[in-house]
Amino acid sequence: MSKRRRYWLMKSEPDAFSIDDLERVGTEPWNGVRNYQARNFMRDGMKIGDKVLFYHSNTKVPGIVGTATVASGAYPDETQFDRKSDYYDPKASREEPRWHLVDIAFERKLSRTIRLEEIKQQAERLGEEFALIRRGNRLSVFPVSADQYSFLLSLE
DNA sequence: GCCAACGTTGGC
DNA sequence: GCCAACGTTGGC
Repeated sequence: MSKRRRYWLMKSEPDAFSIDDLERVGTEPWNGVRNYQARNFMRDGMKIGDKVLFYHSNTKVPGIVGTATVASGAYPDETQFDRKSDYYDPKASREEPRWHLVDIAFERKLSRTIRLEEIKQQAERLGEEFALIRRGNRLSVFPVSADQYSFLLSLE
């Protein structure tokens, strides 16, 4: 198992939870992910200290707005057990939780938004398979390479 | 608000 | 196991 730090991109709708919200609270359990691929990345791939690009989706100017770090190992998402939560999952139980998450800690806000529009223009540099610009891009958590991470931040 | 893309569900 | 129906994501 490599101890090398990994890099990720995580999307959030700013109306629900923005980079400013993360700055205010400092650390946040990344709850509500209900996609198996995204869950697997959190549960199986993330390690404390990994770096995260924080992306605002479903908003006027979608793009990367800040950075964060992984602040915990994976553990069950409490909201799956809460009947009153939007994220309640009747098929999950304490004995067999379905959904796991990690805590995400604020690192910094970017001086400006690196807009999806500009990121698309860098398709050749990033690689056509880069998940953010691939057709039908819907995954909310996915890995980026160290090179993609530093390149994207260099656009700031 | 629209709608394409795509993941999930459930009948068969 | 197939696949139509349905729900959600997310850019525009």
